[in-house]
Amino acid sequence: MPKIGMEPVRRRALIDATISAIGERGSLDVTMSEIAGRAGVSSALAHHYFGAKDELLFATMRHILAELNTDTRRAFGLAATPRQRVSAVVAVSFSDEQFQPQIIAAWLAFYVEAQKSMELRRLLRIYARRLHSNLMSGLTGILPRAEADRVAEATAALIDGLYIRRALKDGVPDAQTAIALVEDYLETKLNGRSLP
Amino acid sequence: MPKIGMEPVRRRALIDATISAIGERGSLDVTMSEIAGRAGVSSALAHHYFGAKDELLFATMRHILAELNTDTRRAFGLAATPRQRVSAVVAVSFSDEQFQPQIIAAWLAFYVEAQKSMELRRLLRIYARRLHSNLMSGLTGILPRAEADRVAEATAALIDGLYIRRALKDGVPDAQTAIALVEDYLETKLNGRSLP
DNA sequence: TTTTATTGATTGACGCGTCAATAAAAAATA
DNA sequence: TATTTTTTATTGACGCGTCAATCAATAAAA
Repeated sequence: MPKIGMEPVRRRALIDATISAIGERGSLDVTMSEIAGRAGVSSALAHHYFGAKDELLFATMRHILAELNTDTRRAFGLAATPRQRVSAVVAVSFSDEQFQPQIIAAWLAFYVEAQKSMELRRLLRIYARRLHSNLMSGLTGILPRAEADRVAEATAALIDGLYIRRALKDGVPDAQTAIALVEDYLETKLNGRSLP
Repeated sequence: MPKIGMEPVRRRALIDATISAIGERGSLDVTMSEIAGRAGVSSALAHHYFGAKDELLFATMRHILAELNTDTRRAFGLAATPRQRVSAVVAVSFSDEQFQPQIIAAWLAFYVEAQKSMELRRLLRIYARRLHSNLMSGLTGILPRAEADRVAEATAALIDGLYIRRALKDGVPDAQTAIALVEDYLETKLNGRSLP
């Protein structure tokens, strides 16, 4: 009983299914049937809309990146000072929407897949550059450019590192602790003094 | 023309081949034939010595961990002060032996695989705990325990994050810069003052 | 009647793991 | 010492399962 205008609905459902499948298996080694099943359709339909598995995975990563960007823009809207812009980036990275097992597993898996796929690598480079420039947009108002650059680099590495360690379910347990760690680093660098 | 006592030689060759294969493909999606071919033997022989692919991969990760540990012990031998112990951990992490594309790719790939395999996860937890305790062995001589713990956590995350970013071949280009970043963080935390 | 939505069945490739077979070294036996 | 037997090293061929991708067929909306 085909209903008209299903394409966007199915696309979205398949992307969501891909994220949850990756989250559960912990890698991109998920079959098209598995994904399609979760989305409530046949694997043939997934191929119909996305052509090949690569493209579905690519669309999924792009979707995750887009959501991260949307959240960041929104948070920037509420940030009045440069310092708050920096904190906004950190807060979004560890927000409930972003810092959940599914998304973390996806990030990790896509990092690996990026070694093979040039297109995915390009996508992740965009993320890296965007993260850097988002941090810089606040930091340049506080530090000289050269040092702002170094702090941005370290902060980005710190965020990525905390994501990985979370994937291992070892070390950093919750988002609060992660935010505290990064903020502590930033406070130290920006005020020259650490927390008690 | 079978020669006697080949087992240790083949095992080592297969592990080395696994590392280089993973390094080239950038993931654990390497076939047994590919690995065996690089080691100059048939895939059947790889199965003969390791039983299954899982076990070969497991042995490979264990080998990488063991080498890291050896290097760290050696570096500790040359460290006179607590501060030097901390720097030794950092230096080894970014040494020529450890911070090379092959090894970095392997780390990343194994992190992903650890989501599926409980045994691999256990192995990586051992690494995480060992890294933490290695850092603590120096930090506890400088900072109060609670703060030492936080600094160790952040340093570990920083190291892991710099590894990932190196895998992307974006951001941090060389080991020197990576070491400088981590040392700068440590200096700031330990002296309450950042580099000029 | 053309377009859109959908699927079951099928194909073709690929890769892990097994097995029987071969050959040389080592050990045991005569 | 000469021989037979056992152990170790090694591989080619193959079966079996899995999975991505295709295709022909069905059915409802336009």
